[in-house]
Amino acid sequence: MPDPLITIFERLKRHFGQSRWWPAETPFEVVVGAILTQNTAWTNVEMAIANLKTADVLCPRKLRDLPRLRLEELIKPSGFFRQKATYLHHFCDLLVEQFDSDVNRLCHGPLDDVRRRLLAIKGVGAETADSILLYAAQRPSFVVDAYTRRIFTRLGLLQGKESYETIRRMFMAAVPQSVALYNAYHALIVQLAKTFCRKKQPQCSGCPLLGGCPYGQQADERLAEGRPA
DNA sequence: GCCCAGGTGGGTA
DNA sequence: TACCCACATGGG
Repeated sequence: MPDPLITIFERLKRHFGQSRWWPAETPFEVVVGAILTQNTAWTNVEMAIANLKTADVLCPRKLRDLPRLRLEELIKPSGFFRQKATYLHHFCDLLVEQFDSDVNRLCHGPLDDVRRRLLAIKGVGAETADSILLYAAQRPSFVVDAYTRRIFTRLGLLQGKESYETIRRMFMAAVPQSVALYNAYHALIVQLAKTFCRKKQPQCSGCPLLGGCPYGQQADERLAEGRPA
């Protein structure tokens, strides 16, 4: 009997197709995106990143040397811009001074050690650290986000109050440790969430997990009775 | 006008 | 450890 987390992954893959992803051109851009997207819609992050590219400052040294107010101005669309400007400046300082501006150098070494190193950076919490590890450094660290928590709570596989670390351990215990698998799984979760599992979108007809999800079952019943889902 | 969006850090009990 | 709160913009 396969683990339900594997079954769900297979169903998502069958429905959406294989997906590997993070919308960024360089490891450093992944880092910037990971910080800017904290509690923020990705569309807002895109505007901020476009501003940084237009200003030609999307590299560690240039970003570090950018005046504080100028950086705030450029990333304003992504929200929490004062806080995020602090985080970005702090990260760039560290990267330039201690790791030769190289994200891969920062992420070199035993996974748990590197993860602790990232978590010690102000502005880098668990999800940001795992996003950097997986999508920038190609290290097998599972990313848990709000989507993951919501979907798997609705499926009844989470109670909803588990800690980030508990959920991450659950996935890493069930899914073979592989960058490709973790990348694809998180990408599929995001795809599913954006399509069928928004916060105020409980009736998810057409969802590939219909049947496993209580909201999906409600939709199923409505459809069976000839009512709109 | 209101709700929501791929969190994090600091404070308090 | 477990809550609370501030942080801010843009789109539906």
